[in-house]
Amino acid sequence: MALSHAIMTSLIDQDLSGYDLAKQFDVSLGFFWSASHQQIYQQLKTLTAAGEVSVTEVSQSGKPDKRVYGLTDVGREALLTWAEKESRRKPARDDLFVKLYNLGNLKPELLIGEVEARQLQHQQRLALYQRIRDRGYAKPEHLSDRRKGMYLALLAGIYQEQATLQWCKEALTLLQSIGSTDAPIKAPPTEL
Amino acid sequence: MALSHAIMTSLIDQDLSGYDLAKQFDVSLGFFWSASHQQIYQQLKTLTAAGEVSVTEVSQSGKPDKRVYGLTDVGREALLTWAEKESRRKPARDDLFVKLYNLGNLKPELLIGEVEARQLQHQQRLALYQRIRDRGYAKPEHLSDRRKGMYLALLAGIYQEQATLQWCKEALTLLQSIGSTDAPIKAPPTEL
DNA sequence: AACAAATATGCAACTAATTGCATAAAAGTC
DNA sequence: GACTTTTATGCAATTAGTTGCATATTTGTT
Repeated sequence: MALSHAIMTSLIDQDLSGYDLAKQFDVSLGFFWSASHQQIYQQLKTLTAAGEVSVTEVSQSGKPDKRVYGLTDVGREALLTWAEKESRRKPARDDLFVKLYNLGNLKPELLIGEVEARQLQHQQRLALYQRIRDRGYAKPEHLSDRRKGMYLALLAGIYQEQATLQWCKEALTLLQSIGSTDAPIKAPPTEL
Repeated sequence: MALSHAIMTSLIDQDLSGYDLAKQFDVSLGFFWSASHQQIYQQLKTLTAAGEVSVTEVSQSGKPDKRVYGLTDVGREALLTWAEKESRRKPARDDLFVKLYNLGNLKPELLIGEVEARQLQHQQRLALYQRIRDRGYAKPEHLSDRRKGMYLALLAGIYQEQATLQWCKEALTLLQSIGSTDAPIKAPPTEL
């Protein structure tokens, strides 16, 4: 399972509680490997049982106690072993495209709305990525190796968002050129 | 569950056996919503129980018998209802990027190899998409609505692949500029 | 004083997806 | 004749992920 490795990756150079891990996921690694807090807590239990992370109970004044996790040597070892294995491309699964295959039976307005919603999401995400880049990755050649890796992930995100936005724009043009006809009818069989 | 809707989408204008569905997924809808044959067979059972698809046993000479599935009116209805609901963006999960976060503790050659492998995959995929486009989607404005939708999905694929390839190129340049140093050392804590 | 939000962790039930088999018949190949 | 590939369908077990809920404290807001 790769979530465990994502968690361990977040613990490489800092100890974190489950709560903090979840928060960090939301603003960094989670862009590339998302996880909910439930998943994280469950995985932390498994990792602890396997001895790949260690726990320390920390009493806090003013806040509930927390359990802070740190990477053990076993964990670091496991992380390296995992990184050396060839990773495979994740199968794509995006239901927007499944819906597009249904365009013949849908009102185009419906898809237009969906694409516009996506467009907004991707604009916001791109802006966020660019903000992060400007703040901490302006001169990639001068970064540490670790941060070079993080920069490359960020750059991939930027390219993806830009490509998607370019597509949204073109998709909207084509979808709008259909528009207006209100009652969609069944088309004859076709193949890709 | 969206797999059921992907299957129903494949059955909109043709009846298919589980086997044929699986094959078709590999060359069309599966680019955007992938599924293994086990998943498809399981889902077909569920869909049949729900009355959304119907089955006909077909005896064949020269080949094993097969069970051909068709969309029922209930199924068509369910498909439309589903399409009208807002779809959400799938959470990203790509372990290549998790590995990049580990760059500080890995030999750069390792990631270089991975990125090169990806690059090849994406080149092949892009070539396939472009072949499909040239063969059947040369003049998008003149297509039926149904095929316009399929074209837009294909176009999204093309844009994604191009963006990824652009990234691979740039990533390799940066990774190669690190190269050579053989024993990676631990870097001080950083944040995104 | 009441209420919402942030901090902090977790269970239970369920759905979805993967992995590893197993079977069986026909067609093609060496 | 033995072997592989293609066609065709499925089970069982496991792992991964989602959804909905439950709990408890503190801090800030109205």
